[in-house]
Amino acid sequence: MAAPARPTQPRRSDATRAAILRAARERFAADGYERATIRAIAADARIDPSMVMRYYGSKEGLFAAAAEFDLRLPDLTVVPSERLGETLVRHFLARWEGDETLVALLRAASTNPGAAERMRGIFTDQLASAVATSGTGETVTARRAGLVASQILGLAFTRYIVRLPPMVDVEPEELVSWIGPTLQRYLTGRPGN
Amino acid sequence: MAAPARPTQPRRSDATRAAILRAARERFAADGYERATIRAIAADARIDPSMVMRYYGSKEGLFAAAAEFDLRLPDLTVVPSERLGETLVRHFLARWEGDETLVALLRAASTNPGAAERMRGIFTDQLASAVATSGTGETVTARRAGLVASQILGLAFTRYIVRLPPMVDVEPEELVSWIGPTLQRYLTGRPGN
DNA sequence: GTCTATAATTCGATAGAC
DNA sequence: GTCTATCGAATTATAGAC
Repeated sequence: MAAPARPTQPRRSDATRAAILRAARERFAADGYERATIRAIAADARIDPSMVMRYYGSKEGLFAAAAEFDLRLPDLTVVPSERLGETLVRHFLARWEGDETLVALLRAASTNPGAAERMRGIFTDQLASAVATSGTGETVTARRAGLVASQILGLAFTRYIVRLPPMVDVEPEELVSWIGPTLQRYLTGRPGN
Repeated sequence: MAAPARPTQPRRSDATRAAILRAARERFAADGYERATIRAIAADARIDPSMVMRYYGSKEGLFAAAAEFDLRLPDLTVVPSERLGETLVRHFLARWEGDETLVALLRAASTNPGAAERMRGIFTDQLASAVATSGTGETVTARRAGLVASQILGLAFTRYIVRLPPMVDVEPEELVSWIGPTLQRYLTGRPGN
């Protein structure tokens, strides 16, 4: 009907939407889902709180948009099989320190059912499919991915959420040398030693 | 002054206090600190909300009382050194499944600074002192304890909070056989393989 | 597109009767 | 010791002016 001639022209509101998402990620990461208020997010983004509602419908809708996340796992089939563990730890550390979205999701997942569901999706779909190796059953693959998730999320929880001093102070490469072999065993080893 | 002759006589209010604490642990474990309301806790305990305030002063005070926790770590000096890992995993699993206080603390620690501080205290004081072995420096001991905490808390987070299916469905002894060796290496091994 | 004003809840906390 | 009543503050969400 009244479609504009240039559908790809950036709308003026895009900048506002982006500012809202950036502020939302910060607040959700710092305070969790319940304590992060739309008012505070709007104040950070220098806009009116009602704009948040207009653009994202509800607080849940805002969180869903702000917590969109891709682990960006590398193609593990081209990684030497004996270096899978250290590759994953290094990748996750970089991914975690460079994007606060994952911290926001982690904090919110503790109390918000929707965030927990999204967390399950990410670590079930993205991680499980990335570590799937031909020749092993689904149950075994899922279990290996679950164990990897437990150590990765435990690392993030102690380092970024609870901030246990020894886990905060340690150098990233030191973490790689300790946790890399753990993931390696979860991915390619057997239970027992 | 007017001290009663039998100071050890149980007061009638003790039963009420205990009921409040039990309900509080359930709610904090299920909903986290912010979503658990004093009104809901009082309803579960079949008492008036104002009683909670009277007995515990504030919501923070109630949480502090409800989240009192002891890991009850066994004496690790009598455990054969090569079985430290599996012993710890088995102990933590039993401790976690048998007492929802730890789940309440874990959920609350994600968003409540006081709960996070308590979590740090538990895993710094109780765990670090339990794994302290003579002859190694403080920094190394603290790092080993931190790594153990990261895997234990990651196990709890994925199994009891996020409820990742492969971590929920797996048998406890299967977890012991996978995670036990991890803790063993964190406690007595070296970085690298 | 942006903002003011406010509706409708809900919460923690307090005062005080019995 | 227990309960009723309520305060004051904060929240999400909506209606509508400009």
